[in-house]
Amino acid sequence: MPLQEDGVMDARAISTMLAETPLFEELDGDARSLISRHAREMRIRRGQQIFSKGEVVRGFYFLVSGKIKLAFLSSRGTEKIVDLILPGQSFGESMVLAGHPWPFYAQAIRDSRVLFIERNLFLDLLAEHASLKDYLLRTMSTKLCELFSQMEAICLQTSRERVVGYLLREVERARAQGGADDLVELPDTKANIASLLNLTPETFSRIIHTLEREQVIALSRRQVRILDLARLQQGCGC
Amino acid sequence: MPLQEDGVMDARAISTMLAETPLFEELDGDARSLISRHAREMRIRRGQQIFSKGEVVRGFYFLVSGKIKLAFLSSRGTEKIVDLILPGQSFGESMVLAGHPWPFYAQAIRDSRVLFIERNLFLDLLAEHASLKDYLLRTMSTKLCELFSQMEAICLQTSRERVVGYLLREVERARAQGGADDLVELPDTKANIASLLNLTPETFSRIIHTLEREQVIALSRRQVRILDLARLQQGCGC
DNA sequence: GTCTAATGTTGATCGAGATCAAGATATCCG
DNA sequence: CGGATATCTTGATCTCGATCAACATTAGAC
Repeated sequence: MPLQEDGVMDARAISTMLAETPLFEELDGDARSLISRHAREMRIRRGQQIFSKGEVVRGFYFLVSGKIKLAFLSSRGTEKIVDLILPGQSFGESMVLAGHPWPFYAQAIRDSRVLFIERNLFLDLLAEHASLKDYLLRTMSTKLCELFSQMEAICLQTSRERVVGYLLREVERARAQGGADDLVELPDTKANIASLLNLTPETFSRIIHTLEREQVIALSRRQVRILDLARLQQGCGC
Repeated sequence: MPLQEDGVMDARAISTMLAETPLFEELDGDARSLISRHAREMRIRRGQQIFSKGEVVRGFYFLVSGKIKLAFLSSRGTEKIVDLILPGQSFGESMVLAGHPWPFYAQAIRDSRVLFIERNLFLDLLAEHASLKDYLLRTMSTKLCELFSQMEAICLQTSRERVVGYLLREVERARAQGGADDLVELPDTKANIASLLNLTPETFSRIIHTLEREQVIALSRRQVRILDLARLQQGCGC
């Protein structure tokens, strides 16, 4: 089912969509229809916040369409994006379990539609569906490993190494998903990719243009073509 | 039971110790005795590595006595410590679940004794003890939140803010555990605390001595006395 | 106690990446 | 299409924390 841009979704439509996403396909049809009847559908305008850092976690979210960023702010007003959420992804399950307040805020980068699943509904489902726990254990432990890698990159790599590392991971992901093996499409603005890598837009721009001048990549808008994978891997520093 | 420094532990002694640690107290006596009979006891000399980054995860560890650091190395040979493990703590459970190779290496900072619990034993126990899954979900989600906070600190705070934040958290922890409310004992060398905060030893030293000159704290070896909590909190930047 | 190795401190200098500033492109919308 | 706004690029400069170097203090071994 293509994600609709407009129109009200009925419970059936929601249920069908859920059946296609990893988090919920563990459940049986009854459980999914329970979620779809209780999930609240929300429309979020570009720029609008969904929740603030420090707020009580009342449930978690599933993104139907649009784009969301998870980020924190420094005391000086600068922002660091921790994750970009794309349609079909959910976020906040682990914070429901931890019982801590939100460690970041969430803001819509594009007009978005999300499903909100309440804490208690989720906990009830979890109690009844052991396979859901297994799924969560797997995804959370994977997320933990990813965070360690990010930490390593930010603490020990130079800005160039982080950019190169990012491109290599993206091209690997594209290949795994059956796309072209030398083409990377940046999932958002360059400024936001820069923030993900803990760089300023200026530094990110300089680095990718240096790589272009070195004929390692070719740029066209948000498309990055890998011209010399071997040389890119050398420049990675790993 | 006080942790022994020497002598061989029999299965009973191991079992008793396990009963007192959060991870294992969820289990019944049978399961604990199963672990204690199958866990391998290892002695690690100060400086010796337990596993390397990138190695296959064959199981996880429980520290009986000594001290362990989890860390990664940059291509230039500098090190970043991600966690200090103290007696009674376990590490690596989530990597067993994720199925990824170790994202960091582990090295003994002091002569240490650890229990090694094999992957398959752990997975079997997990399959039979639902409460263990709940415990893991809780600790992993908490760990995830902590990592987000660390990321925030490293990306958005100045070196001074990180040191102050560390001291405030430690004094809070001491208070929660019923210790003095103005005394912090650094859990390891200053160089290693610096690395945890992603600082060089030199920078860490300069900052704590500045705080001392400002009469906010008093230093004596690894003991830090908080002289002016209010002023410390202001200097935190949060 | 003394000798040695590990740990910590302090000063001088350096450099990667941030910040500031100005334009250049691209995108959106009537 | 043209005008407005968002995004991106490029150059000049600055700054925080790293690095290098020398010395001081502490802990451990004998």
